[in-house]
Amino acid sequence: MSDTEASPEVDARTTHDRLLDAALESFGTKGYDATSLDQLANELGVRKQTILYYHPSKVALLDAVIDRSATELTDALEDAAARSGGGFDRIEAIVRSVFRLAVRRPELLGLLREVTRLGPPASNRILDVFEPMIERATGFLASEMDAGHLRRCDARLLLVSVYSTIVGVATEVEVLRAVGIEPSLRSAAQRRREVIEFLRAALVPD
Amino acid sequence: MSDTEASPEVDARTTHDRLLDAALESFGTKGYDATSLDQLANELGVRKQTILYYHPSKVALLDAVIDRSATELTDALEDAAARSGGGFDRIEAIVRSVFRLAVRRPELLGLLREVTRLGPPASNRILDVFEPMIERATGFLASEMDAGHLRRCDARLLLVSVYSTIVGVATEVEVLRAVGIEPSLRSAAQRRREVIEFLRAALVPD
DNA sequence: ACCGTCGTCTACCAGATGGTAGACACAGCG
DNA sequence: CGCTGTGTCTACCATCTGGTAGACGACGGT
Repeated sequence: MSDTEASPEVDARTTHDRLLDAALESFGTKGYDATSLDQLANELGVRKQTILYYHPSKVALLDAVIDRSATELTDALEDAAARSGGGFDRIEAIVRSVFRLAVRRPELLGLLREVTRLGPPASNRILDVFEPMIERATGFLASEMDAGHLRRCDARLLLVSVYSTIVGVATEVEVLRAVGIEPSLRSAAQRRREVIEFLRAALVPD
Repeated sequence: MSDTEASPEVDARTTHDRLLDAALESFGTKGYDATSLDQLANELGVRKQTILYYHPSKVALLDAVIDRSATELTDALEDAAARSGGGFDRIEAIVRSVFRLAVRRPELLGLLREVTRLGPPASNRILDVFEPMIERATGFLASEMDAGHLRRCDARLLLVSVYSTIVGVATEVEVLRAVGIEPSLRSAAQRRREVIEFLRAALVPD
């Protein structure tokens, strides 16, 4: 706990953190299968065995990356939710925070996609962290419907719809290219605005 | 063209078609990287070299699968659009046909996802086939907005939003599991209904 | 009867992949 | 000084990967 005790740990964590960052980057953009330990090691200027020293296998590394990213994601979303008001205002705050992530940490959302694609056991791992937040989100939606702030419908399905819409518009680069939109900061801001209006129209009654 | 000329072609096409089906299935569900030619060959009861006889490389096989699937997808959607009326009715028809695909040919939508994930050159290949349809879709949306049948907004971004929502709700099995929905025919029908209402609220003015 | 083509096969191969075993340097500590 | 633990390395390895070379049988046309 003292400084002299901590300093070797700091050195260790520096390398280890670089590894986790690089792994997140690669898993989140190229995908798990398309990432090899050798290539990851090269990027770090290190041998593959150094990776396997910290994490005994490739899936163990993936698990570690998932755990780290899951808490970062939930923290960002919980934070946005906490700062926001009620009703549609909170949904707008969530959308904004997802777009901020899409611009600043695209690998995080990429990893989320990749993990849902891989299915169990990876998806179960991220689900464990997300579940409480999902629970609270559906609760929030349901109570806002009761209060008449949101159009009434199945809260769980609404959550999936909103998730798909936001994450899709924020991250699906190739689909954007398909309709002739080159990703940029300006286009991201416009997409954010449009998706918020889209959701407002879909969700707010009257 | 005669029967005697056609029958050997029929034999040939039977094997070749089985290959394309198996490749589509595997690329669309497990992903391109996670699919190996050996394993594909085993499923077919055939040696890897037979695959490479029909398609000289793995990417060539992917290209062939993409081409075949792209036309099947566009055919299904164009057909749904052609049978439908105007305004939101057409959008509803599209949603229904996507859900029908999600139930009956989930690999097709899975491949679509996989291809947009892989990026160019694969995504360009599918884009070539989709582009005219995308062009007509944005034109349709724009003209329906002009006619006052749809809420006014950026047509291209609207298309991306709708695409993300539909395909997400129709295919993201793990996300559905996350909110406690086990995929089934009945749940698919409910999801379809809810997503249609969601889109109707978002798109139809007044 | 012969030839060419088509589909499939066996036999290989070079390279990459995830992973094991073990040596070496270096630090803190008794 | 020597012991011990930590981080990194070299050296290997079995397996799998996409891909090449070439043989073999079946079959239709001439």
